Amino acid sequence: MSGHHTIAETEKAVQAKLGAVPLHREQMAAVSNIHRAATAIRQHLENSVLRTSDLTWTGFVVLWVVWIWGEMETRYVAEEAGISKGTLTGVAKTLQSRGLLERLGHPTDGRLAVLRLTPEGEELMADLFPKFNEEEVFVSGPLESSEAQSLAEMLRRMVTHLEANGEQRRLDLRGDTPLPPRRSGRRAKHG
Amino acid sequence: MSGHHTIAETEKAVQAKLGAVPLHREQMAAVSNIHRAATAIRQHLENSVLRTSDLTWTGFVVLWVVWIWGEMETRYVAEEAGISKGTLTGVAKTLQSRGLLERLGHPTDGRLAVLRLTPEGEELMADLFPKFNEEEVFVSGPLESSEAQSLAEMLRRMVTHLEANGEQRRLDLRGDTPLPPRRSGRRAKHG
DNA sequence: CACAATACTTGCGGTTCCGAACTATGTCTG
DNA sequence: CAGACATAGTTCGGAACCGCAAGTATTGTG
Repeated sequence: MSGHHTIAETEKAVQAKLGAVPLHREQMAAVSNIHRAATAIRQHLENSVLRTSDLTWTGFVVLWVVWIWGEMETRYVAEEAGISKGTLTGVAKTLQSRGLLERLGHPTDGRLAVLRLTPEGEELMADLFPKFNEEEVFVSGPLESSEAQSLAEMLRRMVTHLEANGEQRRLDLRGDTPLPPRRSGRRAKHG
Repeated sequence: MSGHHTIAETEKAVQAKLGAVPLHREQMAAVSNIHRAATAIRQHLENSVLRTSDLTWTGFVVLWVVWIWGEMETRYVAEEAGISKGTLTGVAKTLQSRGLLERLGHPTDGRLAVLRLTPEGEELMADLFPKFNEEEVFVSGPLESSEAQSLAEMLRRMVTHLEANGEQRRLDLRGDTPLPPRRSGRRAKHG
């Protein structure tokens, strides 16, 4: 499990490779460590608490979001879970088939769909969440309480910043050249 | 793009839902914000710099790892990129088909394969990386230089901790009950 | 009532992803 | 040196995933 190279070694190799290139090391280290940490943590959680309930990461996140907020419209669930609506349709279907989630029509607006946990889903989350939280404590082991707070707060600022300014930034970046189409994806029907 | 709920609102909802349950909020906020930030940052980078070269996140990470380290055995590439070796086989195939990556056999040990960038791959990375780094600066905008350092350092500690102790922790957690098989995955040929 | 806007689903084409089974190669040991 | 074991990589099954286009249904609006 332990890597061939530690993060420190990687950062040194980057220094060697990019010694001549002007670049912003601190921000690079911060961003790449966010992803390293996210991957490592996710893998740990999947292979400890989630695996025993045969839940995928995404499945769990969706359940968690709905659990926290109670009934929730699907579009918001997708957004909170960080996945697309199309993906949510499939994931929700899987969770429904396991009897953990149910979908309801909206009483007044017929276009909306609302997700809610079934009693089984509630029970599962009530059982699972404490275990999940225990592992969050474990992975945060090397942080002081005040450090964990400060970490969370810095990340919160980054997310808020991206939510507020990311769209505009991307627009500015690509100027007037439209986004190139993806290599994959459905084609226009005809021409 | 901006969410229906801010992180602060979510944390409040959690408080309401879990008011009675004893839990460790700071660690929970830290961990969940790591994933929120990772998702938001990844989406921003995919839709700005990566999209224009039709690279996926994982494809880019693999190229990046090989670029930094030069020739590298596939098992280490997978580990550094945070993906399984099975996944790497497919990703490498894709990158090879685009002429960005090449694979070489190991001269003395016939089991090993080594990855290396093609000249086109080198060129692409030399062009792409500065742009990528610019966006890393953008997403880190709300952090002071010292904060970015401290953020990176805390995350580094978490990763190191998981690399050192994660395996044992998972073993302890599941005791003598073996890991249940995944719902998906290859089945034994016969019985 | 025509028409636009909204919300979700479906389907497509491609990628990614895991992990167990499988293949090939290397190494150890009696 | 043969058989056992170990290691590296590939294949494969099932699922997740995106972005987009198109389809369905519903709601809002002039």
